[in-house]
Amino acid sequence: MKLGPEFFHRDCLEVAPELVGKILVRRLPEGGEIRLRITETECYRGEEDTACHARFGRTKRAGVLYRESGTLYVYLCYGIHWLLNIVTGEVDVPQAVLIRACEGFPGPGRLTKRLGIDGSFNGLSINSCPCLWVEDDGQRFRIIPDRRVGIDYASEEDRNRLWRFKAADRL
DNA sequence: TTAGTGATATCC
DNA sequence: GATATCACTAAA
Repeated sequence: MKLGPEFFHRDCLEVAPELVGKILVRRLPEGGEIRLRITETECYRGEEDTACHARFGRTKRAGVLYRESGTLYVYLCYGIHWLLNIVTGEVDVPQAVLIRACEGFPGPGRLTKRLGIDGSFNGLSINSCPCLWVEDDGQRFRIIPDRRVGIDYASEEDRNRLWRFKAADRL
């Protein structure tokens, strides 16, 4: 069944590990549906998190992170890859969960490429978008926490946080 | 290991 | 206006 707004309206530290194992569903404009199980997420949490895009405050790009939970935050990385995040928690508290990987698509850039997700999705809500949502099929997985990747610029404290969550064996 | 790619934040 | 930086990937 489809995850409702209440699922995302919590702290990203709760949402990120729970999102692992859920099914990301994309309805394509040309017809057809892609269903992929989420295998890896990361949490970016607040202006205090020196790895988070909101570390400079409410900039033009990071402004989306301050919006209501369920808002999609899609931005271009390294000039090539679109990365998909879902905003979580309260309005005006900037935090989000990055969908890092799904089954068969190990990497946030490859994932969005497969799903046909680009900057035009930025600011849409996963709660109202007819072409993208998340479902729970009841399947549960053991979760392995790990350090986040690609954030060398962050403080040592933040680099060491175990805010990446990977699916391991089926429970 | 390295190039490729372009938006963003920050400095003038 | 300029430039350094970047939540990555594919090819070698």
